[in-house]
Order: sequence, then structure tokens, then C-alpha cells
Amino acid sequence: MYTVTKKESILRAAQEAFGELGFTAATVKDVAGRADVSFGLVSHYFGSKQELFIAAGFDMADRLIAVLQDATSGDETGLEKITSYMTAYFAFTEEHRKRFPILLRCSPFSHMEPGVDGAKVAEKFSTFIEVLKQCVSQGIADGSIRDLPEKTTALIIYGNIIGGVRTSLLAPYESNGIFQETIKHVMRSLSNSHDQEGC
Amino acid sequence: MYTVTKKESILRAAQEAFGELGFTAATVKDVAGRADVSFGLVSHYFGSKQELFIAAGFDMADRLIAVLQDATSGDETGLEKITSYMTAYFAFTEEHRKRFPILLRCSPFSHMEPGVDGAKVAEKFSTFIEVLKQCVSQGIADGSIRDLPEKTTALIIYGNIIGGVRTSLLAPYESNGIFQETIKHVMRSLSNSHDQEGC
Amino acid sequence: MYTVTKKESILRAAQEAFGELGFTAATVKDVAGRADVSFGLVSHYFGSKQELFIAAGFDMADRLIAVLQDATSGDETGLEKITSYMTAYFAFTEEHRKRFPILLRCSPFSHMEPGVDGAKVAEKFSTFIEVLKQCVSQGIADGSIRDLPEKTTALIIYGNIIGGVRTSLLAPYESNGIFQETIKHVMRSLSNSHDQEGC
Amino acid sequence: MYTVTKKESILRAAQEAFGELGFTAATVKDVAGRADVSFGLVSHYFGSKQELFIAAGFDMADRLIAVLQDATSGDETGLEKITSYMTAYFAFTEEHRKRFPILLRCSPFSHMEPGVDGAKVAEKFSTFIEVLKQCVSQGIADGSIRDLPEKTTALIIYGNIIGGVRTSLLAPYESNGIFQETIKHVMRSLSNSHDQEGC
DNA sequence: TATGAATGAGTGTTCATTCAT
DNA sequence: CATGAATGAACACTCATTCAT
Repeated sequence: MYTVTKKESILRAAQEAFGELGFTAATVKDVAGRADVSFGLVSHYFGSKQELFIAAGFDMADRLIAVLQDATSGDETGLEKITSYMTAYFAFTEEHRKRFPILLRCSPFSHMEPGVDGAKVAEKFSTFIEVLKQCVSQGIADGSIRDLPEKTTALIIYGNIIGGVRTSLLAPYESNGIFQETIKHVMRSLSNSHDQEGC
Repeated sequence: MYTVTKKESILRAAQEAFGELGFTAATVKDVAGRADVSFGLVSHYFGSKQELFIAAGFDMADRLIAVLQDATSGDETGLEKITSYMTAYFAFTEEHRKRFPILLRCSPFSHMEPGVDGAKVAEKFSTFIEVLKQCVSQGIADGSIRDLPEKTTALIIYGNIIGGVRTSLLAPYESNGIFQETIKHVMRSLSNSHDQEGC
Repeated sequence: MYTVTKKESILRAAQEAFGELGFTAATVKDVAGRADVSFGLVSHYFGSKQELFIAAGFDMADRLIAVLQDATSGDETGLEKITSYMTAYFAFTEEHRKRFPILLRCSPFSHMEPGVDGAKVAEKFSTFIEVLKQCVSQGIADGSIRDLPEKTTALIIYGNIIGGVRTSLLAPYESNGIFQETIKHVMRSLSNSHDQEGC
Repeated sequence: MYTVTKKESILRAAQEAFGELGFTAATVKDVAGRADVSFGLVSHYFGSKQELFIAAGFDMADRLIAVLQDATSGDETGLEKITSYMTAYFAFTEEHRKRFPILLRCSPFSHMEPGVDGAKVAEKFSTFIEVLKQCVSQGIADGSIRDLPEKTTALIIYGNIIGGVRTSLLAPYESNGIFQETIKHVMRSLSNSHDQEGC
């Protein structure tokens, strides 16, 4: 029979608490409480609050990176890869609705709160942009994507994804269909469509 | 001769401190120190930390709303209005680089930290979306914008703006040209181009 | 009417607590309790525990240095000065029986506990040895003291003083007359007596 | 082949750690680390931290007492015995420079930190004074030492020894020759010299 | 207006100790 | 014998807030 170890449950509780409250406002006591564990055990396993934050964020990031790389591996064109990337990203956020927000907190696109090593975070997150950039490069090469600046375009696409996620997870606006519409929005903007060629 | 009142300098210091550190991590003493004022005076003028945060965020939001409404008033088509909106938004963030980030902190698209009244914030910020939505509506009506869901499209555009701002202000990525490219990206996606009509 | 300020009473309480328990074992809460003051006020005035320790030790050291310099100023010979030095030192310890021990804790002749800046302490305490050394120098010059190595002799005399103080304050041995006997002991050893000269 | 048992290595590590840091500041984990042993084993062998401290201190004290008794057994006069006592004491501190300081920490002439049973310690250490006192008594009886109060003189001699040791081990003062000079200093003061008698 | 003394709840962290393996 | 998971009391320190001046 499989049971979650206490170390794992601390990590999950940390993702939840940091995601909800942010690094500073979340407390170790709260994390311990959510994990149903004494707070001493948190130090025992993870050392400091900062290390716990990094561990919790990286765990989530690593899962997502794996998902994204898997999702984009089956496609032919760069444009298709980007669709798959966005679709997989949105699906992942939905699947981990409660714990995903830690990635929004722990990201170079978020404000680093004092006490968090921004450099470590930045390095880990560069992967997300890098994977996207390669899709853009490929798309431009294979003709599925317009001729656009690769890095900036990757950042804009990522911004669209994060925008959709934030709207869905955080904003009190009705976000039904925001994911689908965001993908369409990006496709319209990137696609090297035949209409235009044909004219 | 014009001199900044102590109350004003507290507000500016608060925008800076909250923008840098977030609501929880910023301290009243820090704000008082930046404003070169005794910390007792902060309470004297603004009451609690939470009230100061709201005041600082709303002050910045009100200025920006005024700028945006002014910027979009001179245009004919909805699409032009959106270009102007985005241009003015980006210009405003550049102009207030140090103090603008409080708007990113104090926004329904950001995580509300405990101790901040999310409802108040949401109400104030709905204006940003509302103005955009009206531009979209007008653009669809006047034919300059494709036939798209108005509210969702407004949210996506806003997401693009915030994405650009975050990349420029926070991320360690080279953000040269991100503003211009973001505007082009949105235009491509919204524009009801003649090429298509012509076909 | 004279009343002790809270800051002063914190300093006195700190001397008492650190003297009794040492740097590590004494707690800020205990100090605050002895001073009948909220523990927040200790940080308010002194910053950290370490700074409080240094302040408490230096306050006591400065008083003692003043007393010693005053006590030795009226004597003719170096040997007389040393008697006065020892007498004044012992009198001071008796007068501040409860708070003096912090000087034993906060001294380069004691073990520095982690968290205390040993260099600062050493510098302050070098004065005690320096004053003694000058008395020895003078005594050798004026013929009242044998021809002995100055620095080492000063250290030995200081060791005798500390030995007497420790025995009196700390050891469970009957210490009646230990002060007088220590002074006699040092005099016998230093004195350039006429008996010997005469032989 | 002789190998140190884990129990022995814990004891040595404890002497080192307590000597350096004192009872309160030293941690069981640190001791276990120095002994390269799991911290559970410390409890397993020695029970509590306090018991470990007492065991570590007494082990060192017992060795020293044996050395001192052996050193003084070969001398004729009381004065000679005292010289031998001091010489042996100083040699012992040099030989165990790293681990000896626990004796300075764990001595009735030091401040007992809370959590240490002062009475137990005092009893063990009374032996050091007792041995010295008997040397003084003998010296007075055999004419090698002046007529001095026995107990107080023993305490003063012990104070000189400790003074020398502290200066050598702890103080940042140059301690070259401090041991030799301390012995001479004591001899001058105690010796019932023929010069004086002769006059 | 303006100051900063004073408070104490709450934080992250350390650490001796217990105990199941 | 030996380990280290697990606990929770205690610690130094931070900080929003109040209030007398």
C-alpha cells in the first residue's frame, strides 16, 4: 500500500501555503499544520524556510517542464508545438489548481520577496522560455510561424500563458473559455496563414 | 516654491517600498525611513499599514486611469484606441519604474496577501478592464477589430500588457523592444485586416 | 526626584543576568523581566543580545577603569600604586557583588562564547593590564619593585586579582580575608625589600 | 591494534566542544558530529547533556588529579612539592590544550551555567585545593614555607595557576614564559628564604 | 503636527530528548 | 549497538500599533 511520506506531505503543504500566501506571509507553522506534522520536522527535512520555498517551487517546476517537453515532442511544426505547449500548460494548472500558484510566486516574472534567492529561481525558469523559443525557431524555419524575433516572441507567448493562468486562478473575473481564447489569440498572431500568402 | 508635503512623501515612499517588497515584507518603519519621517507620522496620516497600502495603490491606479482615458480619447477606431491604451500604459510604467510595481502587487491579477481587502482592490481595477472592453466593443462595431468575445479579449489584451510590464520590470531577460513587439503582437491578432477581407 | 530610566534599568538587569548565567544561558526575556520592562524595549534600545552584552560589560568596565585610575593617582611609588589598584579593584567587586560578575564573563581571560565579538572585548580590557603594567614599570624604575618582566608581571598580578575575585564571588570556599591575603602575597613577591638589600 | 571506542570518542569530542563553547552553547549534535557518531548514540551512552558534561569534566579532572598526586609524591619539602604541582599542572594543560578548557568551564571557580549541578562539581574539585593545602601545611611544618594561613594560601596558589592557564589558553596576550614566571612569583612569595633569616 | 518610548503577539530557528527500527 | 525521524519548548528578534509628550 502506498502512503505519502511526511517529507512529501510537507512539500505539498508548502506548495499550497506559499501559493496562497506568498513567501513572507506564509508561515512554517502553517505549512506544518497543513501537512499535519510538527513544525520541527520541517526544519529537520528542509533546513530553512527559504530552502523549503525553493524546494517546493522547483518540484512543481520540474514536473511542469517534464510535462511540456513530453507534450511538444509529438508535433511536426513549430506552431503545433506551441499549441501543445499552451494546452499542456493550461491543463497542468487546472490539474494542480491548489498548488500551482507557487510557480507564479516563485518565478522571475514575479516579484522576488526578500529572503529568496532570485538567481536560483531565474536559472530554473529559463527552461520554460528556452523550450518555447526553440518551438518559435522551428516554426519560423518550417514556415508555420511568421518571421518574428524569437526571444521576444517566446516571452510574449509566455506572458499570454501567465496572463491566462492569472486570470483563471486569481482574478475575480469570469474566466470561462479564457484558455481556449488565449490559444486562438496567439495562433492568430503567430500563424503564417495561407490567406495572406494566397492574396 | 513647491515642496512635497510629508504626507505626499510618505505615499511615494510607500509605493516604492510596497512595490519592491510586497505588502507583508515591507515595514512601516522602512516606509518612514524612505520618507525621512518618524514612523509615528505614518499612522497619524494613514492609520494602519493596510490603509496605507490601499492608499498608495489607489493613488497610482487613479493616475494611470486618468492617463489611459486621456490617451484613448483622441482616436477614431477601436483598434487605434487599443494601440494608444497600450502605448500609454507602457509609457506610464517606464515613467514610474521605481514606484509602478505597487500596481502589480495590488491588483486582482496578483495574489492578494493576507491583510489586504481584495474586494476594494478588485473594484478599483475593474476600470482598467472596462475601458479596454469598451475599446474592443467599439472596434468590433466599427470593423477595425475581428468579431471576438469582448470581455475575454479585453482580459487577454490586459494580460499581454502585464506580461510586457513584468518582463521589462522584473524578469532578468533582455526586454529591449518587448513593448513594441507586444503591441504588434496584439494588433496582428485583433486586426480585421483588409487582406482577409479582400480574399 | 531622581528615577532610573528604563534604559538604565535594562543595562543593570543585563549585567546581573549575564553575570549570573553567561551570554548564552541568559535570555533577553529574563533581562526584560528583571528590569520590569517589556522585552521589545530591550531590542528598541540595544538592538541585539550581543550589543546588549557588550554595552553591559563595557559600562561596568568603564566604571572600574575610572575607579582604578583615580585610586592609583595619589601614590608615590609603583608598589604603592599596585596596592591601591588591588584594594580598589576588590572594593569595587564587593560594592557591585551582584552585577560585577559580568566582567568575569566579558573578559579576554574568560572563554568567549559564540556570538560575542572577542576583539572588541580584548581591546577594552587591555586597559586594565596596561594600567597595571605602568605601575610595575614605575615601581622598577623607582626601586620599589624588583627587576621583573613588566608585561608578564602585570598579567600575573591581574591573575591574582581575578583569582581572589573568583574565589570570593564564585567558589564555595570560605573566602574571608582572601582579598587581604592576596594583596600581601603579591607584595611579598614584588617588593624590593630592604632586608635583601641590606644583606 | 588499539582503536578508540565510540564511547571514548564521544567523551573526547564532548571535552573539546564544551571546552570551546561552554555547556549551554555546545550542542549534542555538535558533539556527535565531532565524534563522527549519530546523535542518538550520545544519549544512548550518557543519557542527558548534563550527564555528558559532568562525565567529560570528571574524566579530565581525574586524569589531572592522578598526575598531580604522582608529581608531588617524590619531593621532600612542601615548597618543592608546590613547584612540582605547578609544573605538572601547566604541563598537563599544554598537553591537552584543545580539551583542557572544559576544566575551566567546569570548576567551582567558574560560573556554573544553569543545568549543571554545581555541588557535584565542587566536591570533585575540592581535591585540587586539598592536595595543595597539604603541601602548604607540610611546607610550613618543615620550614620551607613561611607561616601563612593554609587554606587561603592554597586558594591563592591555585588562583595563580588558573591565572597562568587562562592567560596562556584564552587571552590574546603573549604568554611566553608566563608559566615559568608564575612559578617564580609564587616561590618568591612563599619561600622562607635564608636571606631573610640570615639578616 | 510630529516624535519615539513602550508593548506583546508572532516569526523562523535551534535543540535536547524520545523512541521505533 | 546504532540510527535518525519526530516532537515541541524555548529562543532571539521583528513589527504594527498605541499613546504620552
